[in-house]
Amino acid sequence: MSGDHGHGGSQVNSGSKGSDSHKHKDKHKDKEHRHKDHKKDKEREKFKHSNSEHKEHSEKKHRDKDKLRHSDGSSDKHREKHKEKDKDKERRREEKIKSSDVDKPKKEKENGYVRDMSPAAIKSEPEEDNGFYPSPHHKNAKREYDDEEFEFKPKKVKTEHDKKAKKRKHEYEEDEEDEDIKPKKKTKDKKVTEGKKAKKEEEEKWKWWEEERYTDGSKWRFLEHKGPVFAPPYEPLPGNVKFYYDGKPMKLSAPAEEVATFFAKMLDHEYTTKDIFRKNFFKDWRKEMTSEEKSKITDLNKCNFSEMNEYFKAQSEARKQMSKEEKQKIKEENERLLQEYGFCIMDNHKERIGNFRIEPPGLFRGRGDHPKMGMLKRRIRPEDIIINCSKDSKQPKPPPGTKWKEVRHDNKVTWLASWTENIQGSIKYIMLNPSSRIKGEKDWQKYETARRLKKCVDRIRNQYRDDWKSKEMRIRQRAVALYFIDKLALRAGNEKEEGETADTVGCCSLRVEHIKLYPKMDDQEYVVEFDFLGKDSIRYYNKIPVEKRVFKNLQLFLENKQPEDDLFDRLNTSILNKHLQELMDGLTAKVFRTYNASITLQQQLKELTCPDDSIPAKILSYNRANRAVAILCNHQRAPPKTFEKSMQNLQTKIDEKQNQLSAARKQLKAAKADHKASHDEKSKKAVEVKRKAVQRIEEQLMKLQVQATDREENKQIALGTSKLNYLDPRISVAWCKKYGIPIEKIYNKTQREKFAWAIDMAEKDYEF
DNA sequence: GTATCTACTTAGGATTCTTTCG
DNA sequence: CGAAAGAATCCTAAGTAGATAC
Repeated sequence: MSGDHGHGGSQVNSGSKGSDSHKHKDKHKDKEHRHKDHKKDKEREKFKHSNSEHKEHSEKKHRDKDKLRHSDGSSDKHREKHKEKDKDKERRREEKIKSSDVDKPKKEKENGYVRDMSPAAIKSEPEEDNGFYPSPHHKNAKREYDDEEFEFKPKKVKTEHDKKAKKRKHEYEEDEEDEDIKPKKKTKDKKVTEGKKAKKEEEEKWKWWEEERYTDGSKWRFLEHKGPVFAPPYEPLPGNVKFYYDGKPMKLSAPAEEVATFFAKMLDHEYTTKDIFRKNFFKDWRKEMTSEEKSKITDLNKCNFSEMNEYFKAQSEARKQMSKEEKQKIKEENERLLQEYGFCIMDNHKERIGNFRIEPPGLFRGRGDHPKMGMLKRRIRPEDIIINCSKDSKQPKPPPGTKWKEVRHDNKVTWLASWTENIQGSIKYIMLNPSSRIKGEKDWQKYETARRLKKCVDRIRNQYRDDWKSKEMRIRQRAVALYFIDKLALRAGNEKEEGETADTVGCCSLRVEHIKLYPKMDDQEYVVEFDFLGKDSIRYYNKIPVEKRVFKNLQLFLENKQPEDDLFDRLNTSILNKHLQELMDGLTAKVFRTYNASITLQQQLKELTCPDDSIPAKILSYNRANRAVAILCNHQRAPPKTFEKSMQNLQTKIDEKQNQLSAARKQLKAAKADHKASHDEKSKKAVEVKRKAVQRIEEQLMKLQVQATDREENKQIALGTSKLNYLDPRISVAWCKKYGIPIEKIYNKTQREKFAWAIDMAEKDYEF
């Protein structure tokens, strides 16, 4: 064990933050390090849904200056308290678990199982509104899964013997399966001798979506796994690879050397030129040094890692050059690891784990202007890991000579293992793959919630428009914020701890400096210009005309404020979500993003798809619809490094094609002249042939040009995120069915696995 | 009401694998 | 066939949001 000294057990808050006692809402930061460098500057058109115009009325102003600000000099977070707190926490958790009915015998039917309908699970009475969904989720009852109740097919409780009704598949799902199942098979023929009531059950394809869901808030009955895979131990550098300090070679102790290699590996990365990164790295590196090293190495600028850097480059080059057999071997080893650790058994089914490897140690790479970039991410040991599994499972064994931090049996959560990370002190989890039942159900549910929003969005929109006129400042702020969230698909914008993360915002945390108001701009009135860094420090830039009333409200909110003050000083996400919850059961700010994304896709597909188009043309339309959503959601990417070049290549092809074309045209002309002169059949034919050639080349050229446009449009837009997280897959599936597009043209294998439920259940007439 | 903790979704970039091109 | 381009997958950071503590 090389890398990790000293950080003992209770790392809940050990080290790091010194920021503790200015927690109040006041935001006086030095503007200094506030996103100077917006890396992405392209303006983007926005998609708006049409809002019916409301008449303007004269505006009565409300003044509300007394903000919520105050300082409280919070003293309650002293470290001494932590131990007690921890104990307390533990006690509470234990109680919680106990009270859950994990162990209640009643639901375990010795052979297969039936999901429980415990008292807590009994559905509550249907509710007002459209009467469409049954249960308001009672505050104290766990959220139940019954949202989508009425959308579901009749449920059957399947036991796993139930050999699936494969036959019910629709044609192209069949296709899909054919080509899909093979790769799968190979990972499949392991016998699962699950300890439980299991049997071989190589579930051909388990249709969890046809089964009952838990309604008592529990996530599983049985859970067994082998624990995580740890990062390989540090391998010291060979003796001939040296580190130089101040020009002289210096042998480092193993711990110091390991951390040095983290830096050395990143030498080519821009990170290592950043001051904060270097500062943080150096500070943490010194912690790993022996006292001797510490006294010698005092200046990072005198450190020369280039030999180490060369070594690693050579290594990766060598890896590439390995022979087929060697590569094969590595592949097999990985496969073995995957088979052993990559799956778990949850409720009688073998499910793929999403991330069964523990994150290796390294240097923290925050995004944007992250104050902690370069800090050392320490090595995670078994002693840091909490294992979660069911009591009656075979517990995972820690590596020889080690212990888990804890083994618990909490079926109210979905994770298999967790640890506390040392940079932010947050908890990391090992969870299942998106194709798993537990993720899939949740995903499905998400879209059902969004569909419920569709049914009442008009009402909600009317309401917030009304609220723009409220006497109460907080209501107006809430209403304007909600308008932005709805219209612009902004994120909610939770507060963040200052100085702990990059300075980014969402709707509720927008500051005065992030918007500009233009009563008139060109031919438009009441234009708001947004310019801020959102999640992942991606810039959001947009100019958008808003309704007069919104504009007036914004002016009001801005009065007497400094640039660094909150725009919505009377609002936060918790207030907003509480309000939304009252408007619709299960409604939160993020549902608007899902809803607007999905509805936009559906509507764009309707608009853009020409039934007579060829398949590639239809797919182009699909991508355009997808792109509309990505633009709405501001999903950007850095233009690929090779972008310019690949564009050039394409352009070259286009040029060639153009030359071909003019050549062909010339020939056509010549042929025509020839024909005119001779008027014979032969020359007439020649003309036709040439004409055809020209036409064909024109088409090819067109295609290339479309491709170029498409690629250019996609330069800094990422389609994947919306496809994976915001677009109800049933819309895409239905579209494919309707137009006879093979589903693989839209979803790759992984995506098909994730969306198996949608592929199985959506028909061509599916409406979001 | 506010701060903190926890669990889980969403996100872009890095890395690896596969296909295409010369 | 090898390199380059492109697609898929991996990785893990950075959000949201609910629960709980204070």
